[in-house]
Amino acid sequence: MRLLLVEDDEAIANGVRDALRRAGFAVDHARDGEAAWVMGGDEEYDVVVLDLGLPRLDGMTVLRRWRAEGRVFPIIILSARGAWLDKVEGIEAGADDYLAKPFEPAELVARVRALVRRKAGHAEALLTFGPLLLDTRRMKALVHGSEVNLSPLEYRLLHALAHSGGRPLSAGELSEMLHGVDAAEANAIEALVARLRRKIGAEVIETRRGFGYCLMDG
Amino acid sequence: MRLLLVEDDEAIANGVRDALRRAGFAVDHARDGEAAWVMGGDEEYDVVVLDLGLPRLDGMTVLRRWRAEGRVFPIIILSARGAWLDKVEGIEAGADDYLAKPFEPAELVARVRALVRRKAGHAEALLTFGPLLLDTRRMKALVHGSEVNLSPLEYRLLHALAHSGGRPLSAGELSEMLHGVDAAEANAIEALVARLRRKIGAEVIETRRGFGYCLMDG
DNA sequence: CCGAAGCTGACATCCCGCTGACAGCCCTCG
DNA sequence: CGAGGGCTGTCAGCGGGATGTCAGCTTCGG
Repeated sequence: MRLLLVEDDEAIANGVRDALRRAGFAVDHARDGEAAWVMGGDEEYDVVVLDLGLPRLDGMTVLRRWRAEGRVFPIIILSARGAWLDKVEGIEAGADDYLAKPFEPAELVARVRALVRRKAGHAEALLTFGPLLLDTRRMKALVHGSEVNLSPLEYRLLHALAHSGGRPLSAGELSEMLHGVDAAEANAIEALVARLRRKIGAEVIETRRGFGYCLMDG
Repeated sequence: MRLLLVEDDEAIANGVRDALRRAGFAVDHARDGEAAWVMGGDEEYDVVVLDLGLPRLDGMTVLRRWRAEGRVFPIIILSARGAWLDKVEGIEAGADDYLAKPFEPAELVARVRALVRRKAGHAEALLTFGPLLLDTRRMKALVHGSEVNLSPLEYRLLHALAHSGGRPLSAGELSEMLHGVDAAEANAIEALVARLRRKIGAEVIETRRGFGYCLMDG
């Protein structure tokens, strides 16, 4: 799950980044508005956390430009200005949420998770696919009610499939999501899927030959 | 746009309801938890605004029950309790947003709008042609409601025909679309169509002798 | 009734995806 | 610092589904 954090205050940025990383997000960090603008134009992030008071290019401007360009990723505004008028303005400009400083990192994490849930079209932090239950808050998986020990990559693979909304994800796409930008990692994904199937049961991960992988219904 | 407001305090309810109606929502009003529970079970609301301190059935309980039942409408919590821990708890329980009292109705309206926007991004991509239903997100086809397993080429062929706007596509065109630039693959397309017809029913793909193929109306 | 376009079943091939084994890497622990 | 173990990428081989090809048949239009 890729997330862009736009924040110039290093102290706040470090705290937030750590909290988000612990929550399982791959966090990119932009320190000014122009960097944010470029990064948001290149990558397709799952969520953007956007400070308003930025050097070089104001946060609201970045927000409006993104929306004018048709970028649809969820955006949470962080701001020192907590008056209701500021909040209304931010949200009407296209933000999905508005959090006034100072705030507790845990609340930000909760709100980010709510947006990810909503973006994927479901409402709960617990997702079930047949015998598999994915607890996205604790980052754990249960099969038939008993906990399964997953490696980081295995968990992220399940997480990616669980949030794809039923769309099959190809090995290439998955490789790109789990590793860096460029894929091309031999058959690493197939091997990963095989190991995962041994742990959680073969039928949970469906192979759609020629399309990719997806999780079983239920 | 239908909205359910759950709030027992008449003064707050009136203010909020007026603001939401002015914003164009059709507002239903529940004054206690049990009424809310019933109404949310019957109707499919676009957004629910849920107070936590309710007579007869606690707001958090209603929220959890809805989510346990699989109701996915966006929920905004209203609460007098504004501590970050309360907010985290509410959101993790399945709410999409949390607004502490006192609040400005305009802010609530803005947040409701943000949720509606986000929900609107989930337009379903379903195309129907007679008994055939093409689910472009899952890349699956249903015939008379039962799932059909399509090979990649078969799916792409249907997809191409579905997007041709009723214009028949010749074997040559189809071959060019499915394979590379130059077509000329013997009668591969005819064979493909034959296999496809066996799976989804012959009448779905019409042959327009001399012109090509197209999907039946529907 | 004829010819061409299209259909179909059989078959061969090819490539995708599965698997088990192995190796390098990193972290932990003695 | 070295040993051990878990995690993950790589390789080679295999099985089977996907798809092109062909030959013969059917259908349509004139």
